[in-house]
Amino acid sequence: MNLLITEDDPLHRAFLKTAVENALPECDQVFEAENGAAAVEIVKSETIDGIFMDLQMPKSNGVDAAKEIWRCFPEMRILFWSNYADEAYVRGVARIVPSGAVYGYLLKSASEDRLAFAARGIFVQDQCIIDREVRGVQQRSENTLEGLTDAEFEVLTDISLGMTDKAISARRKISTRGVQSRLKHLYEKLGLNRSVTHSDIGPVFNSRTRALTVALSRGLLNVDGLASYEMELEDWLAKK
Amino acid sequence: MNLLITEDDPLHRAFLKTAVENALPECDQVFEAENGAAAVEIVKSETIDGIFMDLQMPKSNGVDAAKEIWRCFPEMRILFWSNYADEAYVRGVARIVPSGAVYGYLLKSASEDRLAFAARGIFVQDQCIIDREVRGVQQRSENTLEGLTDAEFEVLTDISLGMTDKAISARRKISTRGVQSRLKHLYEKLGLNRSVTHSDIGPVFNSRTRALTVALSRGLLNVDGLASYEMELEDWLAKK
DNA sequence: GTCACATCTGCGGGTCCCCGCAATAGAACC
DNA sequence: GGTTCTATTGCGGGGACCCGCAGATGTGAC
Repeated sequence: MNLLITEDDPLHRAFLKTAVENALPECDQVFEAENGAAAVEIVKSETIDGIFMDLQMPKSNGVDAAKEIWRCFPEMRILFWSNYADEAYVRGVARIVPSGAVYGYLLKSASEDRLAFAARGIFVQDQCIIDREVRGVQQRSENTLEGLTDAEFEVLTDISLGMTDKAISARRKISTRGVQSRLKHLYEKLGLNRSVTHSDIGPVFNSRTRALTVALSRGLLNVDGLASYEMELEDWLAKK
Repeated sequence: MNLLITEDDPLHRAFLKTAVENALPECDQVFEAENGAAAVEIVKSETIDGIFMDLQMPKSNGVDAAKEIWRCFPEMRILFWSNYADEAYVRGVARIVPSGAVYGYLLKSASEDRLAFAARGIFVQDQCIIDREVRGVQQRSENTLEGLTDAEFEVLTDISLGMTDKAISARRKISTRGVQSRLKHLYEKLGLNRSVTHSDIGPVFNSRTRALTVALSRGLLNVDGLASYEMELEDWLAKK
């Protein structure tokens, strides 16, 4: 069995390598990549059976790399390995995992035991292993009450790029009034009207920008994700 | 000599500890803290001569902890130790370092040699050691042409919190027109009018939110910083 | 079928934001 | 004092955004 470790931090990479060698003695060879692009190359040139994938990496984050890898090898087993259980990452991963693929999501704070267990589960027994904490975020985001619907999340990413209502309506093929309607629901779910938004000088917050602040601090969005969304937007602008 | 290592990641903490023991044999004791609040406590209860301070930590980031420590011990020597040379961090540190204090700023990508050199420079010879890359960011931000003035940066933090023009004008004690004037300069420096902002359906971007996207992706702002700014804003709202 | 529920749409008006223009105030320098 | 440069202010207008209301459309349950 050949595994690939994709992780930019050399310290974590070394730790992961020895941990893997201990947990999976049946593993023949461990490849290493320090960013997403390098990982894609290795997967294409070598025969790889499973991947450890860091999500936070400078340039070419883990989600984009995994997307490209799954596009070529839909049954590749990938264990995501992240500092945070940010909803942006969880959603990002959930959006690209092919149906039937085996994958896992583990936090870096997990003990070495948990890491070994998850690795065996995924790479040997073909089982999906999702960290409990991550699972919590996943369920919360599926819950329509406090979670965002896909439409609301979509409009959130659009305003996070700085798009105008009119541009969003063109991109998503709904009326501008429809955009505003989605925004209104988004603002409600983010609790923009619940917090102290008024003082003696009138409203303190601008909903549109305040929504971004709240979404960022709650981990609904993150800066890595913005770069990906930006690229999608450029594609759309180009063919428009 | 007693040193304190403040770093949330156990792997990095252990690495730093052995590196310090090698580089500074005259060091008697090495304390460890895994977040900013714990660091402040240790500094107050033990006699500490110098601190390694990680900037990215979940809850209570390094800048706030250093601020509190320097408030009590203005001559404390602190070596900041960060993943990124984000302008937000560089500015954040520069804003709180007391005049005459000895400090350093090193990137985590630095080699162990550089780390040892910086540690000896700061804790033994009382010299400020700033990573070349960080120094570059510092100078760029001091350059009025491509860097932001303090006024522009201030208004950027305010809109990043989602404040309205009127609220900003009350907080900063200038007219709303003054706020808009600062914003206009900010937009120019961020290059919002240079990029492709128009298409056949009219303007694609809303300046206010687009400014946030650009500032975040350039590292002028970061999410850790938002939390600090938010607290300052709450203080102001409370006493208003 | 129809009832309930969610989503999208058009209209209208109130507010906020962006900005050009011109005048003013202050700082730095000769 | 005079000059120049930068930051701020007031005015005014055009556009973008937020939202309540009412009507249309679509979907799933019974």
